[in-house]
Amino acid sequence: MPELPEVETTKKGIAPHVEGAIVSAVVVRQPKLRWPVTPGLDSLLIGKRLLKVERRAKYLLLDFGEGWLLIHLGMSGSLRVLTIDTELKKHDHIDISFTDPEDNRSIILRYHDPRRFGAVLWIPDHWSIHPLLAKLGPEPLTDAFNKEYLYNKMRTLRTPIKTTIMDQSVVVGVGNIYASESLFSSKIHPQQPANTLSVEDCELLVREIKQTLQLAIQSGGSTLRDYVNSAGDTGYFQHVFKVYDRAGEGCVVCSKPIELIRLGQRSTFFCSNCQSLR
DNA sequence: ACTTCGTCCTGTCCGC
DNA sequence: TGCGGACAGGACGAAG
Repeated sequence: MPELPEVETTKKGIAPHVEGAIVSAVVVRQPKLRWPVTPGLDSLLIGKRLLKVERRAKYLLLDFGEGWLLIHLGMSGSLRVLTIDTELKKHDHIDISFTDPEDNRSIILRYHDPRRFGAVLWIPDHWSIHPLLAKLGPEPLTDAFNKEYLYNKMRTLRTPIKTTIMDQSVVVGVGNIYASESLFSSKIHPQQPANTLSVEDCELLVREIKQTLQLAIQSGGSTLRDYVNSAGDTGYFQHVFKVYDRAGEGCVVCSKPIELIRLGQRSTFFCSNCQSLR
């Protein structure tokens, strides 16, 4: 999916267009996503004003005052802002039409998701107590994600560090791409057991996760196949991957071929010279 | 309590 | 050119 940088890029792209606008129509063409799209979404949303677009982990949360619309992009989802009539493409599952009361302009927020691993759900209570969001770890770009937190959290975990930082109850937003990239920058082997990392290791890893995610956000995220931002453009961070999707190619630091292993059924890229197991 | 694994989908790519 | 299988950004929930 879209990992944190792609979701954040989407949030920044849609917010100026939809905040303050009022829902005028909702069309659900394909309700079968990861969970069924909340039935009666049209009557729930029409007439309501969207106050704010928020992000928690990889979830987008559209604040309608009397509830939130939760949107998850799954593996292949994207949201686009359309200001002119645009031909429907395959897998364009949901349209939410808005009218801006200030200038009377209308736009469409269009949800597209070929693999349908995403979710669009109405949450009547505050999202923080929703089962999907209640157990999430800290946001990586806040001070709550720091070396002391990570060290204490991981001291009992024997899972490989790469699997661990992808665990959304440890820290949110880090997916398969940014896990490999952050570990390379930290010179930590992806199979290193989480509970064997020192406080110094944790300090370095925290810094590199923050740095990697920030750089990716500045690059508009990464596009492997499906991801596009709210204007339909691809990201750019894939052009500066140091290890992800580079199996067999030379390490940017030492030229040794990048290795590919599977951890928790996910492809994992690293340099066995720069990232030695301890 | 922790950790691993199967699963939900469609599309693409690779080897035969 | 066609076909089967593996794999792709996630993460829940069952099984071990």
